[in-house]
Amino acid sequence: MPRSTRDRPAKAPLSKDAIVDAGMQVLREDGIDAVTMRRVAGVLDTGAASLYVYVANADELKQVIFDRVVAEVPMPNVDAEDWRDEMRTLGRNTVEVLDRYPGIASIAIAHIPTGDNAMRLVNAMIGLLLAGGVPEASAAWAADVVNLYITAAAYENFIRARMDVDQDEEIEEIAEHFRTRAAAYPNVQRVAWAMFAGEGTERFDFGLDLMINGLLTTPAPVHPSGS
Amino acid sequence: MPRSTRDRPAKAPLSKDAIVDAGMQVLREDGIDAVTMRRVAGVLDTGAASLYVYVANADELKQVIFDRVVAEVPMPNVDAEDWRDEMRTLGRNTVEVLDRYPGIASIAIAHIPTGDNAMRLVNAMIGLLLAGGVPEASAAWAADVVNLYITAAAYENFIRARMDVDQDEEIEEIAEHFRTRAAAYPNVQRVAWAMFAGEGTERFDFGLDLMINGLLTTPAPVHPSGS
DNA sequence: ACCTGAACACCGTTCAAGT
DNA sequence: ACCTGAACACCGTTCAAGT
Repeated sequence: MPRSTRDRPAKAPLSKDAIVDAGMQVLREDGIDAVTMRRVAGVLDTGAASLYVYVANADELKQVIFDRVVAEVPMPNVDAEDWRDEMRTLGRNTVEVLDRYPGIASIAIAHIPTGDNAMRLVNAMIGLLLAGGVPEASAAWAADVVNLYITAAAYENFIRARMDVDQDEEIEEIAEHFRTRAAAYPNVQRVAWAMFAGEGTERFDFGLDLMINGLLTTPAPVHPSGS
Repeated sequence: MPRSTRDRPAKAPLSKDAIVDAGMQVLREDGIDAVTMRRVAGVLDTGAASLYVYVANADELKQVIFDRVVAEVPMPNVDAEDWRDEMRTLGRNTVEVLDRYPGIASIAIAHIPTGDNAMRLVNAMIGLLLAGGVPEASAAWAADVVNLYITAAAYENFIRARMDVDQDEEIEEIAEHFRTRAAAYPNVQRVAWAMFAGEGTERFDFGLDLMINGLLTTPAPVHPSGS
């Protein structure tokens, strides 16, 4: 038998799963922007064209990868004693998982997630709201809004982390802009002490609390087909 | 004199302003994804390399364009009788402006806006909150969260609009997925009647109300340097 | 100093040709 | 049916050469 088949593992057969696995690997290593058809194909020792047998296009691949990531978010307990606390935990857990995969949140921003894992999580979130006595219409819309907030927050974490790496350039420019023009933004200046204070999770929790607490005092949206 | 200098207007000299103008034109016509260095340079009858004299890179150009767009948002009246109503108007106005420039919201998601117009708007928003009696720390964080929400909402509008154009494909797939797997998502099914109901502005207002109302009942974040 | 064309190192996607 | 290399039509950015 020829050496080549023994020296390195035989090229595994292509499959959608294998492609997604390769994509996950690239994502973990170099972030979502590195997940290109060519790069993923490279991991599998083939050319980009070969992937199109299993995946419609680059976009579909990324959406499938996103749903794989969502699978790692622990399901909330719909029968929890304190539904608001459980909502906070769910939000925090989701951001935590998204933070492990650099830039993945951008996928959820670019396409409303419809994968099975994402759907099951939304289903659980709505269940939590309904169990808490939130009206159906409010629950539907609130789930939408909260998910928008969660993904936006996770993406902002990514941006901030990337900025910390590029540091010098951008951060110094912003600081400089602030110093020289502070007089033009008196209110910003007045609250500046709080602006960049606190942990990221603290700020995230505050935003989530705004929504959860708001649910208790915001009337359910009226709707033509609602009674 | 040679004809060529009379037949078509003489090539205007390059300048940062001219480049941004050209970028705005492309943005209006074909959306932010069409705003590439090559395309913008094409409008100005030159090559992409020429732009680098006035602009550091493609990213900077897009951020400047974003700030141009923000200039169109009407400034809120900080002395308004009802600050909550003024907040709602500000939010709605911002989304309205962003909606006029396809995909521009993605820029604000990818980089926290620091342009002069964006800063003046944030300054006004914080002023509105402070005038309403919101504590400094809450105002600082709430402005952050609300802006995150505004840009995310505007970007989702863009996504939805683009989906309506591509229609057939994606929308039918999602509907099919819903039909066949509805049993797996009972809560989603239960509130589905509300999910896609209502105007986009109605949903947006609801989310904004959640935050505004939440501000009245959410304690100001405690902070080490705060008293 | 400003402008340029050509080149480099990438993209996604298609397609004819192979197995 | 599956896989492939080459090609097409794009990107952003750099750089030597011109004015």
